Amino acid sequence: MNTPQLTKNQTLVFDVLTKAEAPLSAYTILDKLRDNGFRAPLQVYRALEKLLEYGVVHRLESINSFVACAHPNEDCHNHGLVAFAICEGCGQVIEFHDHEVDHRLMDWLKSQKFKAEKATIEIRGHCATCS
Amino acid sequence: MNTPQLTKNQTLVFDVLTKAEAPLSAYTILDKLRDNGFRAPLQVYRALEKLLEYGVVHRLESINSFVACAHPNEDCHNHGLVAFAICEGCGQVIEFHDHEVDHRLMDWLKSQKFKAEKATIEIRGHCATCS
DNA sequence: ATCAATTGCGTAATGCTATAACGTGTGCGA
DNA sequence: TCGCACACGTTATAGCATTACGCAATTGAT
Ligand SMILES: [Zn+2]
Ligand SMILES: [Zn+2]
Ligand SMILES: [Zn+2]
Ligand SMILES: [Zn+2]
Repeated sequence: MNTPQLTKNQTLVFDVLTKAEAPLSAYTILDKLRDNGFRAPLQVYRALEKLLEYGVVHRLESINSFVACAHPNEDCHNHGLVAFAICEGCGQVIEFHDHEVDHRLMDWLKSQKFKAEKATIEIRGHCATCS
Repeated sequence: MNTPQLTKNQTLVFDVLTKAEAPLSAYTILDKLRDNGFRAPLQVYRALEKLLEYGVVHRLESINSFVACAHPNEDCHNHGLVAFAICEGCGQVIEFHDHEVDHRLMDWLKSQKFKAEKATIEIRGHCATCS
């Protein structure tokens, strides 16, 4: 997905996520943007919807939060899975790709004639610092 | 995790999930158990908490739903990851394990000195029938 | 048998996450 | 100019999960 010029709201949300040290929930983003005129959840969710579509933001399903893509310039997202290691101590997220895992999963799905459209790989635990 | 004798509520919730053809949300389970005396979400969530602990039920994070374990007698859960292919057409879920994927992911995490505690692998798409 | 600790249960209230529905304004091509 | 697509603002509502409080049953010493 090519990334067009972001709108005002999309830019605000994206900037908040980019500056954050950990994933943020939609409502946390809302709070951080109240001074910028945000008043309702939908303003955040609409911006997030586009940012997710453009691939510059990821949603972490297991913690209902959002994070800026750590590899915005790589093309891995176009043909590979993305995995996340989420530290429950400090909240930090490591985003990574592994083609071996990809292929292995995809092969298995293919053997079941299952057509994959969206994948979630999230590992929760503790990072080196927080162990 | 060894599975002790289930309590009345746990049994009711487990039976509902076992009979279901697709994952169920907590509130759907609640509705199905109103005739059995269930009145509040907490009755469901408390039962689910235990069932998850015993490993006889899995939570699907990407769809906020719960499903009975498809391989309750295998010991894969003790040392391996579980993955789910979720059909967005019929709702059916295929639960599977792949040690190759396991090891690959675990090796990567180890290289980052990340201590994994819980993993989520969920692929959404369409099953053979619904494609 | 008694007491204390644990566990499960019932109910009400609350909080967090996400979407539906409706209307406005703006830009742009037919 | 008209029609359409799109972003935006606001209110209300839907859906998911937990906190808090109290009671009852169970267990396991003493
Ligand atoms: Zn990314
Ligand atoms: Zn950490
Ligand atoms: Zn299982
Ligand atoms: Zn299907």
